[in-house]
Amino acid sequence: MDKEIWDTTVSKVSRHVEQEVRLKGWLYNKRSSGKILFLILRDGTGIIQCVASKAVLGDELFARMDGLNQESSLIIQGHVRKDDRAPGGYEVQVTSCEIVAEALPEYPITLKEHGPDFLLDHRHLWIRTPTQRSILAIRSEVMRACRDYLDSQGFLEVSAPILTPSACEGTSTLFETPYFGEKAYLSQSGQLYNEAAIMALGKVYCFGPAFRAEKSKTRRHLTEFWMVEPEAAFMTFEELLVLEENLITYIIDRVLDKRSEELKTVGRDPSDLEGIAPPFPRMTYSQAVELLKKENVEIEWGDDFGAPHETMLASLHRKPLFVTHYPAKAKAFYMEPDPERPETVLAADLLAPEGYGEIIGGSQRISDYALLKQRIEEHRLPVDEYNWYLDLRKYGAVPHSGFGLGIERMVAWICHLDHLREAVPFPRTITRLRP
RNA sequence: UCCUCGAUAGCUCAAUGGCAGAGCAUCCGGCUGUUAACCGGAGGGUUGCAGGUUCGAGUCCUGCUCGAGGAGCCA
Repeated sequence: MDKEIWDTTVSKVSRHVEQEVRLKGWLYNKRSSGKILFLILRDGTGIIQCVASKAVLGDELFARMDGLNQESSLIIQGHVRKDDRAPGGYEVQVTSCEIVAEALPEYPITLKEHGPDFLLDHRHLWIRTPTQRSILAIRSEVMRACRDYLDSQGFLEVSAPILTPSACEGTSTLFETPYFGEKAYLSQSGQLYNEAAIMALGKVYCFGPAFRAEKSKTRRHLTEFWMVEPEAAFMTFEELLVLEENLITYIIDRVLDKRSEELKTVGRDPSDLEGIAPPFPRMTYSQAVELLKKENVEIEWGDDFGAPHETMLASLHRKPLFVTHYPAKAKAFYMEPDPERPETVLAADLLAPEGYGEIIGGSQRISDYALLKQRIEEHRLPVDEYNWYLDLRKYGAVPHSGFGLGIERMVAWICHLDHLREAVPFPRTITRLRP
């Protein structure tokens, strides 16, 4: 009787020890020894060593496999064995092999080192490597965790528009695009639309790309990045911070649970992330300034923090750090003043450890019509474009809060990346629009 | 926009102002347990571009282009 053949994936191969399996994938590397051949196959779920011998396969098929180029696509059938000599502990003794498509020689991404510019020019191929695949798998897990957690807390996902009529904030540079005779801009945030949506749905979040035309040339900036932005009616500032702590903790726990293999592949020791749990340390802006002055860092009350300030403050803790109660002048127009000290606002930035900077910016929002209108005017924003936003304060205003979590910065921190551009499949920076 | 650094083989990098090199990749050959396999051989160059100094420039000088990461900026 014929043996049963299991169609499976590399990630599930350990369930099929001493069984016959069929794997579909690409040739990642190959080591040849004349009459025995080691084929390293990757299939999107992992990589595994396949052993081909001339005695089993015959001269003709063996020679064809021996001549395969890196990245050729294959369907390999074989017998799974546990073997300590194999990387990963399991290998497949090949019984037959279908060559789906032979790759051309001189695949650009070799197993040796490459420079960042070369790799980014070949990003469409670079993502096939184990490290990049793992980062993207972790990114997917982070995004799914955001949705799962917020859904479990009763939030509804609302899609905010990408094409918007004006600069929401008025301060940062936006990408402009023609729009049937007028100008439209790519969204830098869905927050204002979220504030409308919570008055209909209570608790919402939007999840999408955000765009900034700033000429930032640092490892912490992209021109196109992804944010999840929760917003909730009746949520106070204190409740906001608790939500942020819980979301971050949930994401970390999820990645530790589901993607520990990928964490190891990207070189992050999972134990670095264990113990990230509420409560997170907190510090007011004023306390932070005092602390920086004590360390002889040049800063005056009222100045916004730069990257070195953030890095120094965040390096005091293993957990992310809340910095709260910023001066109103240094922050966005819609933030609610602190009733006890109205020159400051009920805003909090969450700074990731290890120099990854601000992963969350959030605040309670102004709910008073007159004050909000005054702030819009003070910031010299076009009031007409904000009439709909002001309407929200006319018809049943409530205290409400929200925040934005930067997905790439979160992924970069979790994966211990040295640049945000590896945290997104196809990064967009000031100097890179392709591939 | 500013500061700093960089550009040499497909890739990663060497080369006191004096013959343009290595490893990997590619091609050919060898090897039955390899681990970024190894061993032998071959091909592969407008040294980013344009000028200048010099007997002689990859190397020194000037300008430009492109890139890097830091500042500024940044929900």
